[in-house]
Amino acid sequence: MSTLEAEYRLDYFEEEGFHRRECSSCGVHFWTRDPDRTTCGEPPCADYSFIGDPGFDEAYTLEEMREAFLSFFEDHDHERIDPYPVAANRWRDDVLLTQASIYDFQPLVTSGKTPPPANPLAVSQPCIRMQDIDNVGKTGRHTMAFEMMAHHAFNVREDADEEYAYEGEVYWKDETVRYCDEFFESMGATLEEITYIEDPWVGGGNAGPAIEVIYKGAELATLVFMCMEQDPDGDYELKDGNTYSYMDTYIVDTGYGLERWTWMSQGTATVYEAIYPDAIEFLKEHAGIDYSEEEQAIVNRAAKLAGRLDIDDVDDMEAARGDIAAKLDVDVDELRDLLEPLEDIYAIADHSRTLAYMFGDGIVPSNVGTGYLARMVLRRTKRLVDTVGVDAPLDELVDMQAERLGYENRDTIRDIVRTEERKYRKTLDRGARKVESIADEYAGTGEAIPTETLIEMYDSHGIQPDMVADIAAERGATVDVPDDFYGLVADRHEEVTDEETGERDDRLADLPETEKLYYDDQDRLEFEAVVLDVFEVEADDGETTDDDVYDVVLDQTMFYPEGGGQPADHGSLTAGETTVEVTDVQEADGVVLHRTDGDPGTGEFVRGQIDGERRRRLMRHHTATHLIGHAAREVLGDHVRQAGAQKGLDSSRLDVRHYERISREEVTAIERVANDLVMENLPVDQEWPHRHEAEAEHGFDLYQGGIPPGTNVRLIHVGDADVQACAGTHVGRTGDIGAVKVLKTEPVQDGVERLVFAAGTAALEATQRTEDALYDAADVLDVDPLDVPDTAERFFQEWKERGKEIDRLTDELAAARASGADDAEEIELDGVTVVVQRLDADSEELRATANAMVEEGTVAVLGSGHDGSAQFVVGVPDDVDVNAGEIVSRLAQQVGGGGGGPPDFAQGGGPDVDALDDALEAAGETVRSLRRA
RNA sequence: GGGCCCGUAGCUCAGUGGGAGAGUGCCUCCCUUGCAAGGAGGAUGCCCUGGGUUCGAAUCCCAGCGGGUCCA
Repeated sequence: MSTLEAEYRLDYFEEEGFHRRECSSCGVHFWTRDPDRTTCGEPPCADYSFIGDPGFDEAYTLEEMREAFLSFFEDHDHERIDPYPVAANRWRDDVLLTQASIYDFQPLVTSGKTPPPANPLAVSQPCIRMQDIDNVGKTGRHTMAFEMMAHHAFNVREDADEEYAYEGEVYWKDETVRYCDEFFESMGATLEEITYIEDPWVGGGNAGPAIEVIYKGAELATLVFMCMEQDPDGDYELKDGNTYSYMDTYIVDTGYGLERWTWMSQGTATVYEAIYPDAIEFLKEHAGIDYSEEEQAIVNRAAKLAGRLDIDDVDDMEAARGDIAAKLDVDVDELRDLLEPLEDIYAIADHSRTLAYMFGDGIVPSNVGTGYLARMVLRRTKRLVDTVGVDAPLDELVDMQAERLGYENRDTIRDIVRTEERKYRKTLDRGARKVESIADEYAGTGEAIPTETLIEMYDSHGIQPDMVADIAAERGATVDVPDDFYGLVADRHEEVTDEETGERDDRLADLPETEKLYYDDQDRLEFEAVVLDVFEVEADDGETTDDDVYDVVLDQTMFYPEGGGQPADHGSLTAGETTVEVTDVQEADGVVLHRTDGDPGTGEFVRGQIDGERRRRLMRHHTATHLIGHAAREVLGDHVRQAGAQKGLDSSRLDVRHYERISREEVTAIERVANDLVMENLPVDQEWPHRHEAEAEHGFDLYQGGIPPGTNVRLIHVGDADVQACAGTHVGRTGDIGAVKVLKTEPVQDGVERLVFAAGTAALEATQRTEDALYDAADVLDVDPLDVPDTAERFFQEWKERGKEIDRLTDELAAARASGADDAEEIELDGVTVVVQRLDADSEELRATANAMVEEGTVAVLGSGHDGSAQFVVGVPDDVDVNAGEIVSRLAQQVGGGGGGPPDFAQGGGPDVDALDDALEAAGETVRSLRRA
């Protein structure tokens, strides 16, 4: 095993006269120009030395610093590229948010499958790190949203066996450190004060040597040399305990924190004041914070010491604050009162910026994915705004940041913020009412509200325990919040992960990729091919089935395999006299598998025939999906983005991100836009441009259905209206679709709406189906179809009226029966009259009659053989000492059932109707015996 | 994607297997004409939908629809 120590012995360090030292305080190794230096310079081994004493020649704003960095690297042969969205899940499914510039290029570029947009390149990439959320505002240096300025170079070893999308070495470690040094120099930094700390980097299965660059107590850059991958047989054991070996590709991955650099140039008390001074001013003003000079001086001195703060939990913070207060010789409470409102304001500014990035890049609040993270940030921000008492609406705060960041969809952003705030308000109101009633319940008891209830309030209703505590205190109830509260919540979510592994046949790997003919001419339905191999398919349980099932591999095919939400083509393969049916088509590693009901024979020539009607329906639906997506975007807003899609024969569906339900008016508008495009009969063209040209011209919105690998991407243009990267089959002109009809919308999850629609024949059929239903309904009501709604309304009203009428009549009938029972058996029992009567009516009527009899002071024992079962109702006046429940229970036993109820009114019954009369006959005796007992 | 909670009067909700309730709002009347006033009476319900269990379901079970919330 070996360490990476040799990796840091750079020629550049040698040439420049650097010294390698071990930090006397923390023991790390670092490189410096200063021969007398003993510590690494990074907190906690040193304090900030730039607060009030900027480390660069000039003060830069955020924008100026970004420009300085990018133009420096442009001047040094790097190409400047546009930043990627903060929603990294738009091009990779392993993460939600962009947390570093290298995320832009994972996994396709770093693995060498896809060329980088430029090489070398420089970018200033907006990033969001949720894990820093608790530190924001408090440490003076953490922000959740930040820009990582970076220069990257993508290299491939000369002796690499495999082919990669880029080749050779652009530059590696020496040049990287030199660039860093030179950039520092261009800023006017004192080079002797810079330390380069050796800090091997490991993450996400990759690793490599890395250098932390420290200047005046602040970490300003990290230079990562990604060149290794996890490998059980690797020779290098790194700090995560795994072994690694070198890869064919090796990549310069640098990160220069834009905010830190800006801060360094200004030397303000905190980073926040350097990067958005206007927002901080605005917030202070609207929160009524106005400190005297002495107070401000304390704040500034505390800030200088705060570099040591790196809060993992509240205890850390309290301890650190105590230290700082002691050093400044002020009271801890006084210091806290000064700092806390400021900390909240810093956090609000940062969170607003985070939200601006998120919503600006099209994230929609939701209960899943990035949308959930956005919701959490928004709610946290809202709470902070309320706590510190900022008298400006949240959407304005976010808008300020969105404007500064140059987003164009600011109206939508404000709309989203307001909508989301309204939802949160409702949740809080709902929760508050719930907590109030719970608090009232426990207020008198002296018991604390149990932890279990707290957990449920949070987990199911989103109410923070401290909010429960507040409300409970108002109402005189107590709450005991356990320290590990969120741990207990997590326990509730312990998940059972079931994983499945699929095995691929090795034979597949040896087959060449199938040539795909369906892109050449999407209207052709016949082709010829050679059978390369035939696999006999076993049933899922491993047994061979009675039916013959085969997967046929051809050298080329016209059959479209299932993919991109488009189902497979069906059809047939004919070899001589034999014809086999193709019922499914799948693609595996470029090899197309035709699922058939027969073996055409390996090596045979076959003629393939596609089921044309099926193909045409799918093509219409696929092109229609693009039209619907385009129309939805036009009608609902630019934030609308595809969240999933599935094409079908009779209908298709498109899931789009949107923050509220789609109204009926919006649906008709979408239909109109889509059908206008159909009527314009626009050409639908495909092209295969280089991905960088495609991205440069159309941006990331190309990739509605995910990002495809490869150097070239297939684009589908619908006239000049819409363009998307897409692998599916499409009609030649929009007119071929015929018509598009939205069948319904439904919410898939919060923030995602599903549009179900039909195209062409299917649209007609769907319309006819709903029309048929309407006509049938009209037929039943015997009215004109257009009158159905009014008539249904009238009928429903009348039906309800009649229900009430029946109730009234039942009562009347019951009263009449009670006063003049004709065939009733009356028993006198100690001055109380007991009426036993069979009347075959439903239980409603039985109850009413019993009630009426009770009103008259008699005990009512009623039986019924209505509806194929025996039923009893027994009513007893208040002053009579007989238990109705017991009577019913005994009667019901005799008809094979059961029953019960309160002592004065009980019901029951059983299936044996034949025994009803006998039971009633014996009822008198039963009552008598119960009364005696 | 997964877990959990909730669908009952216009609104807010109680009701945990047997006669659909409260508060508020609404209508009528009375008393007062002091500020979300008091008193009396009244009207309001496919108890989300569909299946199942049961003699009997607002209530239990399953599915669906709708809303909410937490987690990755």
